[in-house]
Amino acid sequence: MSNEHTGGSPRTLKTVSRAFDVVRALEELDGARVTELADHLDLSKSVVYNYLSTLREEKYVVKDGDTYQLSLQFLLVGEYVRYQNILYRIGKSEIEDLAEKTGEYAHLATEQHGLGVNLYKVSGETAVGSDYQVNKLQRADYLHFSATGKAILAHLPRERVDWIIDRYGLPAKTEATITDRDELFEELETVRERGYSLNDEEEIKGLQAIGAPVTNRHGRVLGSISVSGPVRRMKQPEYHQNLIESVINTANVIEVNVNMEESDDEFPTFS
Amino acid sequence: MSNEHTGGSPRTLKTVSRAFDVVRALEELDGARVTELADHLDLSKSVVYNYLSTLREEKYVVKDGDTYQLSLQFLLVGEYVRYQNILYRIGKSEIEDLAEKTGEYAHLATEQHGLGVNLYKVSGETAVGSDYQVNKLQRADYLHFSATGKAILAHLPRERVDWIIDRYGLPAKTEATITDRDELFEELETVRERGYSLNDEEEIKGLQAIGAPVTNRHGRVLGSISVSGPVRRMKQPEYHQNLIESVINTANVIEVNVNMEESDDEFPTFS
DNA sequence: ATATGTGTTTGTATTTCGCAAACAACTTTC
DNA sequence: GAAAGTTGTTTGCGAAATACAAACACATAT
Repeated sequence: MSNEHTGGSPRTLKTVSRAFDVVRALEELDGARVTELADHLDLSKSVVYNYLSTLREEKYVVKDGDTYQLSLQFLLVGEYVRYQNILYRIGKSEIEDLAEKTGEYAHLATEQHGLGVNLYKVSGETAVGSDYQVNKLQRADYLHFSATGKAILAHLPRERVDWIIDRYGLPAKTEATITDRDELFEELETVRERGYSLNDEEEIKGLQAIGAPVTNRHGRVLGSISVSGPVRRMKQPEYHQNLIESVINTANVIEVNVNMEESDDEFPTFS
Repeated sequence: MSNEHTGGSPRTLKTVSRAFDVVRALEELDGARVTELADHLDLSKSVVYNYLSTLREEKYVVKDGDTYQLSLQFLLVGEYVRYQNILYRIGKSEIEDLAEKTGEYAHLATEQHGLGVNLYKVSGETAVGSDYQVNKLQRADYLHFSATGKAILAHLPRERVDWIIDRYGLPAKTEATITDRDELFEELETVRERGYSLNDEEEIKGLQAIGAPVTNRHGRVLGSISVSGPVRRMKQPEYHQNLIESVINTANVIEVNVNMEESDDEFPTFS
């Protein structure tokens, strides 16, 4: 039975996609056995077995008794990737200083595939929730309801922001989350004008954050930083103003150092 | 021409292996363009292009202009894997306390595929080299010349240690590195008897480390911890003795908490 | 002791991938 | 400023690698 066979271009390698389906399934299931995976993925046991064996040979999967798990190989490669990121290399210590100086949580984030990824986060002395924010497992998250996210969005080309909204929508996390496209663009305009972004309980009730972008010399946004804390404290006028200045200042310091290091380079957009 | 075709069992999926060859190449080359990769991997351009497109679709690769890079997806999955590890979840804060208390570097490590992987590392106040150890990019490394590694090896089944030596050898890093199998087994016997391991400039000249294993209630070693510092300081008798006690104590605390959390479970070996 | 579960192995059919060559879009060079 | 050299991308087709199902060995449960 001849189908439409060999697809268009670029031709996706189904075997590779399926391998990553297995990886995703192992993550969702927190490790699994062959049969369980076969059911979950709607593949035959023998096929799943071959994928697992191959992934194991490549060291991306370990077998613990009859249970297969993702291995720390992902962490090793992941830390390599993070280290490759100049924003991380330069920003890490600055963010630590910022957290120490302000006493609040400080975050360093970037964008990838239209979502925000935290490169680093550190908790200051007076930060609430005792490391909850820092120890929690993070995933890539929407950009429109975080201070780091809005600082990034505000400095991406409009078409890219539209693409991101088309792709992921503007889901609400609290009542304060901006869920309307036009409203978001107005907010981003404000962010650009005043030089910093604000997350006013739009992600978590009771939590406010102040963010600022880091751009390279071509104006491309490399990522952003933020500090966050309880609204009660964050709203005190002098405190608030001080934080804004600290955040913007730190972002500028990072920016200068990044641009001093980046010698050559380009201006395209990631995808 | 009918060859031996379809290989033995388990049948390695060559397409998957090749995908990870591409990942490895992107890591070695710190990102690369299509042609460069094709040359490096001895594949045709079109083939490489398809692998990159697929990996990009899966979000494990990003394209920056004409350059392809590994993405932070590896970090996200990696942090998930680390978080799954009970030794990390329980040990992280204990290791932080240990570093603060001793002022030296503290490490938390485990074994995978016969090599050591650092799950967490933190620098104390008086630690030398100002964060060099902490900020340096880490890879999986041999077990036989580190304090964490020897603590682990000492509590693995002898056959597994033999397998590891057969597979990776005992390469020297300094003049002090143990490179002889019998000598290593004697050393491991000593480690078991006295309850802690010692790395006396076997990895880096001038650096000494003290390690202790963490085992579960079935006696299987889950990983190990260590503190490290300059030999001059580390060799002072009272200081030395204090560190040994601190390390063993911390290892015990972690052990107790891990075993309280681990309810059911197994006793097989990872691979 | 029999039945149902597991992970693993094998034979075979066919889907899918790899190659080479063509194409389009850019740089470089003369 | 056209031509020769780059790139990355697309396509057709033959060859090879993969998916399936069924059998196997082993364990656990009934």
